[in-house]
Amino acid sequence: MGKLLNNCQERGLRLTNQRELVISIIENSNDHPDVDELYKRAAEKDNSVSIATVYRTVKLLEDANLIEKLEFGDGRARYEESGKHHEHLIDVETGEVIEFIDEELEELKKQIANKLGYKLIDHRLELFGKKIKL
Amino acid sequence: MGKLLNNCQERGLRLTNQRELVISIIENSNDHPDVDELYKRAAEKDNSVSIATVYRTVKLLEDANLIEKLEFGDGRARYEESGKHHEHLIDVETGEVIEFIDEELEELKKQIANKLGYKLIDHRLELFGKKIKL
DNA sequence: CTAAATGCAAAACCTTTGCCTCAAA
DNA sequence: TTTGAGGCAAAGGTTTTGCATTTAG
Repeated sequence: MGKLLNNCQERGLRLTNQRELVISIIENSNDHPDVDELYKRAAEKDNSVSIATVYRTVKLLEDANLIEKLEFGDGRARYEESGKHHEHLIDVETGEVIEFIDEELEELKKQIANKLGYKLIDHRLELFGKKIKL
Repeated sequence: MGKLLNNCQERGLRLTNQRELVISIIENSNDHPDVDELYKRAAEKDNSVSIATVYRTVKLLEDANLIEKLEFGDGRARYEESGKHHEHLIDVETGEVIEFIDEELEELKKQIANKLGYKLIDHRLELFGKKIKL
């Protein structure tokens, strides 16, 4: 069973068909679907799912810190599982999202927060770039 | 005259009272007002300004790369003058926004983009932290 | 059974836009 | 005078919510 579903059980949340479905879609998505996209993918498998439930489910998971809200500047919230521990570079020409992880960057962010007298709780970073032609 | 106003003239845009007012508010704000806040501050000085004009003005300035849109995750766009060249750390307990600049970080972001085969065009970074009690 | 979750549609937000009027150049 | 800009209100898009109904536990 996936981590998300597991955690929902532990928290005493009801495992409804709709929740299981939405959660499994999030767990099995490698891209960064917005709510409407999650809804479409869910509705394909079970057309009784409503978009309100998708919104309620992502809010639930977000409040539980199980998923993270991403904002790529297009006015729609996107989601991905927490703890994936990677950052995003967005190709400004194609919209493609490249994931990366850089330990030096992770360390530097903590250091900066500390230097300012803060403990780093969370962060959000997006790079926007243009592909270098070879 | 401020840089923003100056640049509008150069671009042949009309310097209406409303534009001048909105621009002066942006130039003289040290925080990160959202559109509604800009509108309120403008309306205080001239109650004929409409929120549509504020939206049109920020879009104008944003398209001209004179101001930058910030998203702190609350669903409202915030703006600040471009070229201020600083990042934001948000105090998760008070909502206070601390600005900082770290050259090592700036350099690292460029390096990371390059390593991935991209030229860094833009970026967005927010740190969220809790104040360390002494 | 009972409280929690869902579906539906309405409402709430933020933002954009059409249209007519006004004013900068 | 001419064309860009503004005001107003309606429309658009995303997200939230009230309420009656269903369902997991």
